[in-house]
Amino acid sequence: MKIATWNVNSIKARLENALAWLKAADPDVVCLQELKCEDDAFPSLAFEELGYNVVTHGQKTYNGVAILSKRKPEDVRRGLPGNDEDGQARYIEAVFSRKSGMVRVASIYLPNGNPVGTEKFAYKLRWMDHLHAYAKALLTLEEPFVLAGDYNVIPTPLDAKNPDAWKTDALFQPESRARFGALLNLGLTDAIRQVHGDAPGLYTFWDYQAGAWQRNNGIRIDHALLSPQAADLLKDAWIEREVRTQERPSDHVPVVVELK
DNA sequence: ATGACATATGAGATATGA
Repeated sequence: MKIATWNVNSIKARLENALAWLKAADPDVVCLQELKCEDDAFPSLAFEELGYNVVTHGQKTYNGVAILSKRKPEDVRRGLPGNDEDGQARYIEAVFSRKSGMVRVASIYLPNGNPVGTEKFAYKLRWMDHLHAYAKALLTLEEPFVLAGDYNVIPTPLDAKNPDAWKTDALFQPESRARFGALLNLGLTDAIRQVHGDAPGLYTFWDYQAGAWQRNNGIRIDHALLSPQAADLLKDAWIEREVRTQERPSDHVPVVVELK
């Protein structure tokens, strides 16, 4: 079972890219972020024609998350549980039943948080605290789950080509990194690091500006975190780097985890 | 370089991203 996460930076602008990648990669579940459209405007039909079910949690202009899946989504939750006052569409979750058992999948678009020292950064940290509390609650169920999405966190210097350039950025602040680390300390597994160890050069985002892609000036900010029961099912995890060579690409590429 | 690109909104310039 292949579960992917991809920040598409507008689903309408990226529709052809997304359809092409789905046909080539054939994932079972796809967590999308930054739809930048309301639910009614999401191009569901195009994905349904490829055999996917579609659930969305969108809003006008900004944010927005979705889950595409070959299996029927069950128990769909929109909005991060316990964070009900959040007016921004950044979380959707669904459960999938398989012969070998269920798996819960969440599509997460964590706040960027820039500039540091503003309410935006405080909002990011609060959002991460809510996510921590919810992950802790989910863990008590002792079920396989995958929290996949754009975390907007560079976990370690190994996850950036030029870590010094991100020193003042919200994505690389000690407070952001500590909260990401706290998720791992709960017992969650970073699927890419589990499979690839401390390998350098594993990036999921390259800025559109200043030839970042051509210079491979990337960062790893899109992550799939697995519960212990999901980690036991982990077969492989990889980054779909070549998607960045598409015409009019997203600035992010998909991350895929394959479970038994 | 409070920039470079890209996108949405809406019809020019601004907000947001990372």
